[in-house]
Amino acid sequence: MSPGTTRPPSAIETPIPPAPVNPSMETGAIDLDDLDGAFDLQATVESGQTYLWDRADGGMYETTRAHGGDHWYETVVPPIAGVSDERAVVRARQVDGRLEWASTTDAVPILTHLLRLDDDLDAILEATPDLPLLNRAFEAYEGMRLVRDPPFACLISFICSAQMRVARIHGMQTALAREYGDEVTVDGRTYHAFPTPDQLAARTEAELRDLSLGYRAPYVQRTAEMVADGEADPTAAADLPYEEARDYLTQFVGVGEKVADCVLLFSLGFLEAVPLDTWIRTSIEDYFPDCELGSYAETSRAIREQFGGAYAGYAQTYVFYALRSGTVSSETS
DNA sequence: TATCCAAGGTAAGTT
DNA sequence: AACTTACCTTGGATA
Repeated sequence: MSPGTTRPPSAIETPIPPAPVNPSMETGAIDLDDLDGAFDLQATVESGQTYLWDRADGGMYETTRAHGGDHWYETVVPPIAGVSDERAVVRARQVDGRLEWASTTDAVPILTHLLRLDDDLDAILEATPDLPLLNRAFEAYEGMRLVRDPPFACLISFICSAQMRVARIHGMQTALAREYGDEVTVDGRTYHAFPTPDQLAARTEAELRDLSLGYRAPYVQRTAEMVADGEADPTAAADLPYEEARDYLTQFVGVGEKVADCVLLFSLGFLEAVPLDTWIRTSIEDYFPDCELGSYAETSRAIREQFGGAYAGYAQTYVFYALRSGTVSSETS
């Protein structure tokens, strides 16, 4: 790997147990009728919230109005406290009202966690304000849920997201996993886990630039180093009140308020977080001009209130996806 | 074929 | 504290 650059053991990451000697997939299915509210796997995974899944046919993000497809998606999942105690390869597809899966372990708790199948989406819709923009966005992608990405991978993903298209953000995460993540071979197929903080911290800025990360390269390296050294821990933000948690995350290099909100919403379960990206800022101009209050914090508070408070992040994500894919117009007309 | 432009922003420097 | 500006790279649009 990289002689002379071994690092002290991370104070944060627990060692990942070795994979079973002869791993093989077990299979199962989740009856989606049992969920509270609808579910759409393709919309959930291809809506620009997560960049950690791959579509088996390689056609990720090809269509702008991607929803309702029956493609196989796959990802390598790190151990999740209280959910799964070893690394797992998980494949899933949605067909005939069922979520079929194949995995190196029981995938039900993992999929439930990652795809927020435990959310009561009907109740969330009920709690969302009755506004034309929100109604159209929720109708266009019925069943889209937020995700719970693994925190470190989510943090790196959204550092990479600055001034990037979704397909390229995904490509960057794929490249990081391919080049620096552990190989996991299951049933003759090789998958790549997302790199650990140690693995990324050991790279140089130049190496990361060679992966086309551009000016994000030093951000990724230095943030990985901060996590690996125990200087800060993204999961620690989960215990703080929302705005303090956002401030906490901005101490990472390359993380401003917008990226911090993305990590809070798409990984740490702060469903009230509303990342103020270019699309949402456009919708604020067109629909909620009174919410434009100058500072990020003030504008955020105002739009969060318009979007219904506790579940405002759900509304944000539907609006983001709908605007980006051209399903609804940003103009009021 | 060459040039231009914008993509889920952030950090650093000025006023 | 609010306001500029530079920053890597690349796919797609325009000339």
